[in-house]
Amino acid sequence: MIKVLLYEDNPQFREGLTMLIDGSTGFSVLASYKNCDHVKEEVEKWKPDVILLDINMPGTDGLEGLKKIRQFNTVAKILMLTVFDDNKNVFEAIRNGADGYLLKKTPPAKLLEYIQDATEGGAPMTSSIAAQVLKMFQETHQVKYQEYNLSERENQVLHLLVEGYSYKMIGNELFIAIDTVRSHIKKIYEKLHVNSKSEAVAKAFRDKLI
Amino acid sequence: MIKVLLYEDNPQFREGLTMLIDGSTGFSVLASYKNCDHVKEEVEKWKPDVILLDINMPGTDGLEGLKKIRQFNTVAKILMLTVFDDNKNVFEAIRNGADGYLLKKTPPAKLLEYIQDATEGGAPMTSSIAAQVLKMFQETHQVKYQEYNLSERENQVLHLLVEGYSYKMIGNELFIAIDTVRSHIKKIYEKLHVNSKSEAVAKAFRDKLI
DNA sequence: ATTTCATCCACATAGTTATGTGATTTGAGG
DNA sequence: CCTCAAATCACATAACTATGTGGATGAAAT
Repeated sequence: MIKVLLYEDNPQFREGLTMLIDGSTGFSVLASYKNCDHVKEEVEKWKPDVILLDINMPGTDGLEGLKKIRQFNTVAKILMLTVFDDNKNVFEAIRNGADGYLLKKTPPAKLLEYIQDATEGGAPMTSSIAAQVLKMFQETHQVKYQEYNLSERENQVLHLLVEGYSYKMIGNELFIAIDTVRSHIKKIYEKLHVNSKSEAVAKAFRDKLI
Repeated sequence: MIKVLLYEDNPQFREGLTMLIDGSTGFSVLASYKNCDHVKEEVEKWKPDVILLDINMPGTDGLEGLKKIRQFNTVAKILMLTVFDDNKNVFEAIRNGADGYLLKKTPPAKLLEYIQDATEGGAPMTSSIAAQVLKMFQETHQVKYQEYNLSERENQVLHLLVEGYSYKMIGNELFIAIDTVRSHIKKIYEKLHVNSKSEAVAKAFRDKLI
């Protein structure tokens, strides 16, 4: 029996959801509330498996509720409900530990399926929302390395620099003279268009060379 | 009519998929191939709306095929097919511009729905895969640490260090003596548990202090 | 055959960084 | 009031980094 706690301000939608979930075998609605004002007490009292959180509610809304819940409970699966697939909210919700993000127009049958998914460790998402997540993900994990054409050796040296090795230590590590290390590093600076160790290290991180 | 191009090495599965898709109104399989060896010519010839790419194929596999396709075509929707939800492959696929990622055990009805989703700009994903994406996403977008308790001034100094400023330049920038810069930096090193500029810069990036 | 490039090494010098040992002032909190 | 931490500054020394100039080798590309 999957125990669900429901937060939704619209009485019709709340009733509809409750009937849908309670009327399905294997599911049960523990309680439902119109906002997250007392979410801590409520979650601690009911110990739900899944929490459905509407994003837009008067009073403490779903995003604030999510943050509050995650401060003391990280096991309950939390699914966000929303009318719009608003980019900013999706980002905030995911960052704060939501397990899924569903549009309210999701058909009832699917909703049950999604709730089931969540309890099994999945992250149910409306595909338009998944598309946004992928887009954000791609932006931060772009493939942009190898633009600088560092040679194999130069890459090794750069990695050791990033790890905080001094020239002398790099020489020992790679079995080359310190002067050789120097000339590699000079070449690296040229290729990265920088002129100090810190800048090279910073650039290595920023451009995902490491 | 949604035009689909199919890459799948297993003849049975390939036939099954073709019959399923071709047998559904609004869908049509343009052609199917057993690997991505000639993916460029094929995609340019057929101009499909959706490409289904099996990840594991002898010869040029799905991931390599994906990379090849994305070098000249960014409009076709590409859905990856796989038996396992292997973390590394998911990451690679998304990073290289895949639009969705489906397990082969996806029921036929759903598969069609997913293909439809993709053409409408969605990113259909099996929920176990979505969960992985969310996890990766959370790891890189965690709320910043503030565990090191750097003071306001120390933070300023650290930022300038990261930007490649020398002690002297930092002093000029902040209107303080170089010796003061030194003592701030020493304090920063203590707090970050490092003992060189590069290590501090690296830690600043790694722990999202910047 | 010649050029290019990565890799290797040497020596010298100016400038920077790391470390230590002080010290003063100021504001917040017990 | 007293203490503590942050912020400021000074002087000294050892170690390290940046920069320049110069050279040697070998493999790959033209």
